[in-house]
Amino acid sequence: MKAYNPHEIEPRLQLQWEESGLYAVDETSSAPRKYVLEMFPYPSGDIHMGHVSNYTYGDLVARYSRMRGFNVLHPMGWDAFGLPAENAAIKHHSHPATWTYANIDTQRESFKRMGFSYDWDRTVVACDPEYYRWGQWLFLKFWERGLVERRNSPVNWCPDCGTVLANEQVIEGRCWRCDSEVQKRDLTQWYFKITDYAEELLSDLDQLDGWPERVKQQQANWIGKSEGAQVDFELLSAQGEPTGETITVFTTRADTLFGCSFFVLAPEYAGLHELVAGTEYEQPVMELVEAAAKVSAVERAQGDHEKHGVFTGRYVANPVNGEKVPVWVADYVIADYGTGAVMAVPCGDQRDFEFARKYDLPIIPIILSEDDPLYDSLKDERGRAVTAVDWPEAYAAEGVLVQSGEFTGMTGGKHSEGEAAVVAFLEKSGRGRRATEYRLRDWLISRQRYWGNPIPAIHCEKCGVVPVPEADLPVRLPEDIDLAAGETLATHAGFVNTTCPVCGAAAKRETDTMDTFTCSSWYYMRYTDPHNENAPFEPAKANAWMPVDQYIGGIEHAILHLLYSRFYTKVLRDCGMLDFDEPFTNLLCQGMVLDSHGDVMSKSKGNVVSPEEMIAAYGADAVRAAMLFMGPPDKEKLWNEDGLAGMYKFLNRAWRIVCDLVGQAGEETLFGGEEATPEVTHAAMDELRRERHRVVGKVSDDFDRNSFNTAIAAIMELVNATSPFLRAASPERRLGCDRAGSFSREVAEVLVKLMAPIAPHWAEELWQTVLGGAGSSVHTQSWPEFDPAMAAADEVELAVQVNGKVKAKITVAADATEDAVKAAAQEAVSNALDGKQVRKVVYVAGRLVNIVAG
RNA sequence: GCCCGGGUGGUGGAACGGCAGACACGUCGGUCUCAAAAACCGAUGCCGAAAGGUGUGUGGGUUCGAAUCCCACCCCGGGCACCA
Repeated sequence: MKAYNPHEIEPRLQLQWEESGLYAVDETSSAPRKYVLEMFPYPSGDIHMGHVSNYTYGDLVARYSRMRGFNVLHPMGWDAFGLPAENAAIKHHSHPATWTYANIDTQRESFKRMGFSYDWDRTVVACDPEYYRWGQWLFLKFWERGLVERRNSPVNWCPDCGTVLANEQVIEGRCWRCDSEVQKRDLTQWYFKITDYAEELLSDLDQLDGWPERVKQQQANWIGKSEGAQVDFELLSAQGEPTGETITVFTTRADTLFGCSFFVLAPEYAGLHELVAGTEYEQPVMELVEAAAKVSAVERAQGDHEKHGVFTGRYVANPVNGEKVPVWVADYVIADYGTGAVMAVPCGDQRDFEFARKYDLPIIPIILSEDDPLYDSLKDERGRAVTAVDWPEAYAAEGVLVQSGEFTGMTGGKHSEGEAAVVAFLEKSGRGRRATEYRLRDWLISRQRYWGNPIPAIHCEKCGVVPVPEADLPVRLPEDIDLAAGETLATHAGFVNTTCPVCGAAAKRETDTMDTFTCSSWYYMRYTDPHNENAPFEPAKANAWMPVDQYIGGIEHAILHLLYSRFYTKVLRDCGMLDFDEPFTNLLCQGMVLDSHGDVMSKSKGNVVSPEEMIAAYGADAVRAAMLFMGPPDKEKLWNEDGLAGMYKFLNRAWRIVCDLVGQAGEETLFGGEEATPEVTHAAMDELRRERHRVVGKVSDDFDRNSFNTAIAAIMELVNATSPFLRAASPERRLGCDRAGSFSREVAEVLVKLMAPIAPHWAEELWQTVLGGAGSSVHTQSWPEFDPAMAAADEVELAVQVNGKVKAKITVAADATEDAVKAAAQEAVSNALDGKQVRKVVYVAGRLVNIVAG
C-alpha cells in the first residue's frame, strides 16, 4: 500500500487536472446549469486564511454540484483597481499595474495549490482594458437612461486617500479603507441615481429567500424607508403677515400637527440667511451655523448630542389651525434628509421635547394614553385647554388625539387613523400630500485617483460635458505616468487634452475615475461571456447562466457590493440586457477567520497564519477539510492548528481504511482481522451497510444546506463504523467471499466519493490508483446513491421515560407493535413506577416511550 | 433608542418539540515498544465511592415532554440612529 503523501500527490494531480481541462465549462452540455461564485479577491498580496475559507466553501459546492450532474460555472478573477496599488507604486517608484499583476500571479498560484476547481479560461481582471472598457460602456448606458448626474453638493472627503467617498464607504465618520476622519466638502461630483431604485431595492429583498436575514435587514436599514407626508407651512413676514411663500416639512406624524409649538430649520437650510439678513437675529443665527459646520462627522456619528438652537425672529402658520409658530434653527435637524426643515411636536417626539425643555418652549399635549390622568379632562377638548404640561419625556407611543380640532378622539401614531385623516384634510386643502422618504443617498462614483476606470466624459467649453462616443472606448489609462513624482490624470497632458466629439474643438477629458465598486458590480455577468469583444456580455449567455445560484463572500459587503450589484442588475434589466431582477439567488456570508484567541489576524499583532505554511506542513486537502470542519460557515472560526493536525490524522486513517477495504493494505493493514466465521462477517457487513446508506443520506442533506462540518462528522462516523467490520472479517475471508468483497469495495468507493468535494486530491489519488479508476477522475463521477430503507435497523433502542425523565432503555424490533413496545416499556421501569398509577403512555416510534404516572 | 443574530462540557461544536453534548480537539488509562513516537482499544458534562442527583445565560409559562415554542430580563456580536 502506498502511504498518504499530500506533497507528492497534490502538485501532480493539479497539473493533471489542468492539462485535461477538467474544470472547463462545456457550453454545449445539456445538463442543468449551476453558477457557483465566490466574491473575487482584491490582489493585495498573497491569500490569507479568510480567502482559504471562502474559496474552500465555494469549491466544495462546485465539486458537489458537478457530481450531482450539474453543468457548473465556477470562475475566478480579480478586483484589481484600487488605492493600495497606487500607494505601492508610489513607494516603489513603479506603476500600479506592476504590483497588481505580481500579486495576481502570486494569488493564482496559491489558488492552484489549494486545488480549487476554477475554469481559468474565464478569468476577469478589472484593470484589464478589455474589461474596464465595458464598465465605461455601461456608464454610458446609465447616462443615456438619465441615471448619471453631475452635481455640486457636500460630499465625504478622505484627506489621506485624497478622494471623495460614497456614503456607504463612511463607517462612523471614518474612511472604510484607511480609517481617517472624513471631512465635508462642497464639490461637483458624478453620481449614479441609485435612489431611483430605492423602492425596488427594498421591496425585492422579500424575494431573496436564499439570503441571510441579517443581510436583508442591513440593506433595509440602509435604504431606510419612511412613509409620511409633506406639509406646507406658510411663511409669515417679520411683521407676522402672510407672505404667500411656504416652507415644506416631511413628517411621519401628521396626526400631531396640533401639537406643533415651534418649527426648526437645519443650519445648512438653503434659504436660511435670507430669513434673518439685516435683523437682530442674523448674528446669533450665523454663529450657530458656523458652530454646526465645525462638528466633524466622527463627532456627529457618536455619543449623545447636546442640542443647540436660536430663534430666527420669523414665524410660520400651522396649516391645520392657523396658529403662529416660531421658526428656529437648530443643529439637530439634518439638512439632507426630507426637506431640511421639521415641524416640532415636543409632546410626541423626544428630540423636540428635549429642545423645548432647554429653550423653554411650550409642550402642548395633543396625544395621550387613555390611562393618562389628563385624558378624562381633555378627551372632548377641541380647543386648547391645557397649553403646557410638565412631563418627564415625550409620549411617542400610539394614543388618542386630544385638543386636535375635528381629529380629537381619533387614534394617533405612525400609520394611524388620525394620521390618515389629517393627511386627507391637508390634501383637500392643498397644504400637504403623501410622501415617502428614503435614507439611501445617490451613489457618488467619481474618485480623484489614477488607478481606476476613467469616466468616459469630455468637457467642452461650448458643448458642456459630453459622453465619449462608444466607438472611442476604452478611454485608456496612460501607462507613462509617474505617481511618485506627484503626477495625476489631471496633470497628464497627453490624457487630458482631446477634442470635443460633438463640435471638434479642443476639449479636456474628465480626469476622475470610477469607484472600484463599479467594477465589482457586474464582473459576475462578464464571466458568462468573458471574451466578448462587442459587448459586456451577450444577453442570451448571461440569462442562461444567471442569476448566480450560490454566491459566497464576506459579511463586510452586506451593504456595499451587494447593494450596488443589485442596482446594476435592475438597471441592466431595464436596458433589456437581463431577464431577471436579482443577481444572487442564494447568498452565503462566511464568518471571519480569527486566531485561536478570537482576535482578528493582523500583521501588527503578529498573529497571521499563512495558508502557504499550512499547505507546506499538512497539504492543501487537510487545510481545506480542517477549515470546513471548524464550524458552521457563517460563524466566526477560531483557527487552531491542532484541528488541522487532527484532520491530517483523519486523512491518513481514512486513506488506510480505503486501502484495507479493497484488500490493498498489505503489511500496513489497520486491522489484521480475526479468524471469524462467515456469519460474523455477514452480520458486521449488515451493520456497516446501514451506516453506508445513512451516511450518504446525511452528507447529501448536509451539503445541500451548507452544513459542511456535520457532513464531515458523518463521514468520520462511517470511517469509524468500518473498524468493527474490518476486525471481524479478515482480508482473506472478505476477498474470498464475493458478497463481502464487493460490498467492501462499495464502501471504499462511497467514502472516496463523499470526500471528493472536501479533499479533492486525496480522493482523486485513491480513485485512480487504489480503486482502479486510472484514466478517469473521481470529480466527474456521479454522487453515490442511497436507499433510506437500507439505512433502517432491524432493532431500535428506545428511551423509557417516567414523567419526562429517562429511567431505562429498551431494545425492540423495529416493526414491533405499539402495544408490545408500551408493555415492554412499563415492564422495564416497574421499579421506578413503584405502584404509582399510570395515567397515560406516550409512544414516539423509534424514539421513546413516556409514561405519565402519579 | 430601533432592528437583526447569538449565549450548550476544559475547547471547536451536534441535536425535525422526543435519550442534551454527535463528530473532533484536549486530557486520562490501556495494547504494542528497550523506550518514545505513530497506530490501535477504552474512559471523559458536573456533583457523588455508589445508588442517585443535577445540567443548555436568568426567572416564569405552554406541553406527557423544552437547548428548541411563548413572556420578562441579563450578557455578547452586528446594522441603523438627533432620519422628524
